[in-house]
Amino acid sequence: MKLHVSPDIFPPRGHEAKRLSIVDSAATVFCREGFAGANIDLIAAEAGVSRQTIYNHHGDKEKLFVAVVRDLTERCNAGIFATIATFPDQPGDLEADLIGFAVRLNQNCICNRDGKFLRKLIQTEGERYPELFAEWREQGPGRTWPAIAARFARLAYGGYLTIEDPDVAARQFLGLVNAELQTTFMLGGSPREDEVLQSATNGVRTFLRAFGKRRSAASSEKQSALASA
Amino acid sequence: MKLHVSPDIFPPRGHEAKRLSIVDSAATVFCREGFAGANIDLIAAEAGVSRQTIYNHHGDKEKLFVAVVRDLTERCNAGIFATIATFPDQPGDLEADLIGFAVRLNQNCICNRDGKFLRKLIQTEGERYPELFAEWREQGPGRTWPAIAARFARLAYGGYLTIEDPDVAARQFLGLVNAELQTTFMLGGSPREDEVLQSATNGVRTFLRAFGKRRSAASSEKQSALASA
DNA sequence: GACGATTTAGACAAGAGTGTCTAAATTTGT
DNA sequence: ACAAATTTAGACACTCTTGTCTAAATCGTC
Repeated sequence: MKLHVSPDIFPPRGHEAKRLSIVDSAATVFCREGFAGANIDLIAAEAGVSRQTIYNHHGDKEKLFVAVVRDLTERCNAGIFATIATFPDQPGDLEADLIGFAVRLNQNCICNRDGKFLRKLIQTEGERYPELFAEWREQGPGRTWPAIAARFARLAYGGYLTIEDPDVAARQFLGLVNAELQTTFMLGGSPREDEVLQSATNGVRTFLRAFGKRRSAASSEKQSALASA
Repeated sequence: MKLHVSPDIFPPRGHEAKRLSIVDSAATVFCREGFAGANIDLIAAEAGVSRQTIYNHHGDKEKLFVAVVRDLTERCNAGIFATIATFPDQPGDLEADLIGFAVRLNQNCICNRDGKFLRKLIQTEGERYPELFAEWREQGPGRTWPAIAARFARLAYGGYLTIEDPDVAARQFLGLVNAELQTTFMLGGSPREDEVLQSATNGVRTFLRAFGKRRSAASSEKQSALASA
């Protein structure tokens, strides 16, 4: 009776390492091949474990899939909240700061491995697991959107922006900032760094044209001259 | 030797009807189950034909899949160009007209059966058939985006909008107008009519805040007077 | 009504994948 | 080094699916 080990992990270390390795490889294969097309033997090979070990850890293919999605959701959420924490609450250069935020959000949350995988799994298998993806929706969009909207509300309150509905503004911000990346996302590809920057720059400029405080007629001319450069 | 029949359809009518029915059902099943998960027997049952008939028409599963994507691409393109033709070139009420256009685009091209199916197939199987989806990209986005951009360019030339880059503006227009529908799209759902209208309305308003002519400026009145001449 | 072509149902072989089982090998903690 | 637990390789039964084949039924046309 060894009661001194941590309660939820009975075997010590290599065990967890394998569990992680399995979930990681499974994510890769499920994304590449789809649930039906994914092959347990292939996952095992990619993880460097035997097939039996997968069954020992996860029971069956469906449970493994659920574990993968839960894992990705958790990691993606963590990444998004970490990035939201870098939102420019007191911007020096509003345009530059918002572009920086948009680029970080894209690079660290949307275009990275976890983001790409989670997005694809939601798109491909979302309808097959309604409860699972309802859970994702609550934990993910349900919590991140309000968080982002609150930051924009704060910018508006601080006099940096003119916004009626912060929730709408937040969604439109993301829509604008990713406007040029849609086709790439569709095909599951990763945009190059310069494409991300370009899309973010164009998106933020339009966003500020719509919601930015215009100081005077002269400065808005300045702004558009800058934009066309 | 009956040379009087049309050259590409050897058996007369019921034949083509079955071919269509097969492709339609295949689209449904491929979308619901993915390529690997799709079952020829199920497609046959859904199409109301025997399995052998599918093999007679399309050879094998992969060729059937290609036929489905080609068919969807063609129909979607037709729909998009038909909708682009309704773009408000000489708007009376610019905001209302752009909202109408956005709603039509969504209802007739993006949220309808073909649009939903094509989007899902691209997302799920795009990486597996690079040539096929390269073809889609050329025929689809490669032709529709410039067409939409050209319409915005025309509005700008006519003095209705202030746009630097019509291509960017076109992509941002779509991004804004669909900003509130992203989560629904992700999960493969269809937004309700009022959600489409709401998203379009919010999107167009922001779009016009960024790109619309502000009436107070004297030069813009001049420009639109010039345009109407 | 008869003819030719198409469609159908069902059986079939071949292959692939899941999940189980077992005994041997390996790892881990002490 | 020992003992317990875990991992492994391989075989296995079972199911499902694809694609082919055949003979009978049906359809469309003249």
